[in-house]
Amino acid sequence: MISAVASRRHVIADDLRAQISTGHIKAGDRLPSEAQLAARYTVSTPTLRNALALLQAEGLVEKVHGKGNFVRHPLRRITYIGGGLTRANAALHVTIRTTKLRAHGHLATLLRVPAGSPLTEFLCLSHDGKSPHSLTRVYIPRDLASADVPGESTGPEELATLLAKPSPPLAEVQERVCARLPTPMEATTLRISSTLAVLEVTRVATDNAGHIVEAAFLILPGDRADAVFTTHPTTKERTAEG
Amino acid sequence: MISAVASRRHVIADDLRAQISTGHIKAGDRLPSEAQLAARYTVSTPTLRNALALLQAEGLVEKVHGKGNFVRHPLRRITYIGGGLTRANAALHVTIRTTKLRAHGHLATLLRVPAGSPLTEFLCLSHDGKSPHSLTRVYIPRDLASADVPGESTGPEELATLLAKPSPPLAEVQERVCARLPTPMEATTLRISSTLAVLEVTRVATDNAGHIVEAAFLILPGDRADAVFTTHPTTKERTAEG
DNA sequence: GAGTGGTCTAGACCACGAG
DNA sequence: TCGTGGTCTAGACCACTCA
Repeated sequence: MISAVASRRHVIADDLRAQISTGHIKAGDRLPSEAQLAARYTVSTPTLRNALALLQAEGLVEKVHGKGNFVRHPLRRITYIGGGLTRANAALHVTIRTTKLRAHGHLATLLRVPAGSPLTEFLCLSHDGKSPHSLTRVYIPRDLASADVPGESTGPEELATLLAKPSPPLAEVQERVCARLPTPMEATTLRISSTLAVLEVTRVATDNAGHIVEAAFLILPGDRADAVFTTHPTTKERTAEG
Repeated sequence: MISAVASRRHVIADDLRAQISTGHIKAGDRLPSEAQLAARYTVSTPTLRNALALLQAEGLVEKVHGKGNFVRHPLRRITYIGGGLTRANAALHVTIRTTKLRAHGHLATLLRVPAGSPLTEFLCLSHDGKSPHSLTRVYIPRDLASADVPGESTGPEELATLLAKPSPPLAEVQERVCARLPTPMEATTLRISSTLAVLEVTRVATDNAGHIVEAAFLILPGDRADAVFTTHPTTKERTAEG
């Protein structure tokens, strides 16, 4: 079969993975330096780094330049529930940065507004404890959100109230989801390996008048989040977790 | 900025990417050998291979052991539309392998049947032209599909008709989607790099009697497929929540 | 057998973080 | 400054494909 030959990096990765899962190496611990590990496994440094790269892609190990390789705390797996607008997840702490800008190119077509229209951008970074969890950019036309757009530093409550009152009720929420590797900016912001797949959700919400109420881009690291979409949750109201 | 330093592999990858997009290297072409490319860019072989790895992760280049690196034909981007059952995509050619098996562990809990229950597995590999496009495994309880479960080699039409008549109408379709890297088996089956992110859709369909009609696992390579989920405008009992 | 990619080695030098 | 990871080199040897 194909997997008959287990290359050295896989053997090393399997060994380290086993040590982590059995608790011989605990979450938050620093691994021995790459030179030490290379000596222990009697491999060269590039080979050992390849082994660590496998664990990074699984989200099991986080490399910090100049400090070492660390076993990641197993993050709660958060389930994004599709079908609505941005909602706060009680398990996460969210920091929001608000920016005023003007629509351009791709964003303008997505929002169906002319280029140059005033927009408000909410850049939301949610944290699970100390480590970043997911990244969301929300764009809403400024003329819809009218005058009550807040200033520079905004708490999540204000965004929640802002988004909780769509003038006309929502008619449609379309969510397009795709899997890809993170951009370098996303990788550093979320402190993930550039080889860890992320889920990108592009959400466009339309009101009954046919206007785009918001466009949102969610980046959910594949090791700690997934998304659920359900048809007709007629009786059961959406609850926090699945 | 962060991207101020462009490592050599990125420079090389950018150059090759430009040559591909401008048509200097056409789809289906074989790139020069890695040794030749390394000489042209005056880098060592591992560095050049790192550059090619970037293009692989984007799905732009396919490596074939013993033959060379090939520019992939740009595959049609297929959009999976959520909310229904398995449906044939007219643009793709689908080959199906049918297997009878019995529920075990994870699959049994997902289908809410006791372990050992008879199931039918449909392993569907869809092709876009010559190259594989996506992979689907569908599991249906054999007592629901009763006697009309077909034999070994089944055409897509039979599967379509089989799945088109759910005895009771569907009550709910839940689709859980996550991003990850492919398993080695998936990578070889779909002929993708093991560093190209895939979208995994786990779909569970329930009928009005509360029985699981089918469970399906879709593997959609991130470079050629995404998924769309839309709230039905008809049922707008959903109130926006904060 | 010739040519290709797959893996690995044993170093080198640079960039970052903390004392 | 020192130890860390980040990047790269210039080979070596093996596995696969095709003539």
